[in-house]
Amino acid sequence: MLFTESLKKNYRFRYVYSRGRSIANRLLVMYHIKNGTQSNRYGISVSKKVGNSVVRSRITRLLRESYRLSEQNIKNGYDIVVIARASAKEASYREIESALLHLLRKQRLLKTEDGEQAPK
RNA sequence: UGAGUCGGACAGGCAGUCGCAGACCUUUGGGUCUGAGGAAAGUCCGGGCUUCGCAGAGCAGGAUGCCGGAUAACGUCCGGUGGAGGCGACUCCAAGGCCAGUGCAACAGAAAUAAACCGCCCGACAUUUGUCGGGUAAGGGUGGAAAGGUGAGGUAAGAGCUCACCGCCGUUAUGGUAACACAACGGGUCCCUGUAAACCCCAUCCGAAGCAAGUUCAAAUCGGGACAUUGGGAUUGCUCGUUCCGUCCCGAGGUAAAGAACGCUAGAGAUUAUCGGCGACGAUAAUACCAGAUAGAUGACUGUCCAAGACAGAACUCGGCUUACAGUUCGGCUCAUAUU
RNA sequence: GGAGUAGUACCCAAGUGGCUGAAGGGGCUCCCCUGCUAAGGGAGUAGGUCGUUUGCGCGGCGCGAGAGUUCAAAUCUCUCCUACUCCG
Repeated sequence: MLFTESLKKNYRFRYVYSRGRSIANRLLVMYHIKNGTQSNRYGISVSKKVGNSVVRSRITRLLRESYRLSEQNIKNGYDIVVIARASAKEASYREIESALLHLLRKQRLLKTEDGEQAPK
């Protein structure tokens, strides 16, 4: 991914959970917080309650793909953690993508089309 | 043709665009190749590998359990024996020993390893019914289980009391590596229920822990106090033996440790062929190198074909077992029916 | 990834082969006490499902699920499922 690295350490996850803002819809829960850098860090969490390892890795891939394809439109400088809920088990790629974009839009993390331009 | 049984194979394919991991090449733009499973799962067994106090002893503990073989090893597999089921092909069986010892067997039942409740028969008394004494274990009843079964003789009634056959036990002969099979002879004190997934006995095997094992990489030092020849050492229990280390607390200093690399994938391996073996399997030769991540790589979209895609994701590794699974397909064999 | 522990009624749980109608406590229902409640005291119900019965009741199954050993299993053996704990 061009502007983003993945969020890896458990203590970073816990920091985002405790200090960040959260929002949820039917499929996903999202936490985000400013990280003080120029790039984003993106973390995915899928609990064992969602399904077996095939289901979990499939959801992980769908979330990563959705983020990758809309990365140019996301504001920089944030740590973002996305948690899959149990209802994401049967969701298709379209549903996952629209759910992710919906949450990003509600938190005003998307760049507006008319105003500021994406820094290259 | 129908029904069945056993064994094997496959596990969506193709094209385009965008993307992921590793290796190699690179003109640093990128390019080429490779990239999950039959169960990768459960972690139920057994090996390799690593470390430790293994590679010392004893006890305890655990596992396996018809016989022979295969194997690195196994609780697995193959071939046989015995038993159970099926017309059959075939399938299933923790299948050593309660004739070594000990324990347990509730309730019911007269009695549970030792007998006589109802019966049956004989005798005495009484004689309508019955009472007492003795014999008996065929019948009834209880129970999971009541001192072998069927038939005949025998008897007061009965009884292995006697006989025939079957079963059981013992000895011997024959076949087989063996489990065992089969035959002959003898045995009626044929002396004895079940349970060993009860303790136990017998035979064989087992050191323990696990890649979060472990190895390497920086500065790795100083001060104070306390305890002391006893104490400690991840590694199922106890005793002995052997071996190593002083231990604990507080403070300073310092770090990359909320690390990095190795272990980490070339192997008791895979494919093909030939040979040996009934088979599990073994031997030889040739061919190619075929995932290796470290928050964890295989996905998304579009088109198209069909049988419309199940269960499901490597985490050191290998051999098994068990469990889950849409379907498609191939082959062997059995039975029934029809035709020849 | 690896190692281990547990599962019994709504909850906490005892029970380690046989008279268990599954002990006991909490809870729940009713009564007493009080002007009313809480606390306290007493009694009762125990939960599910199937069959039968107008009903009371009786019988079968049921101790996470399924097989097996045994005359007999919550208990012994095996295979699964679920929950929880530990590791550097």
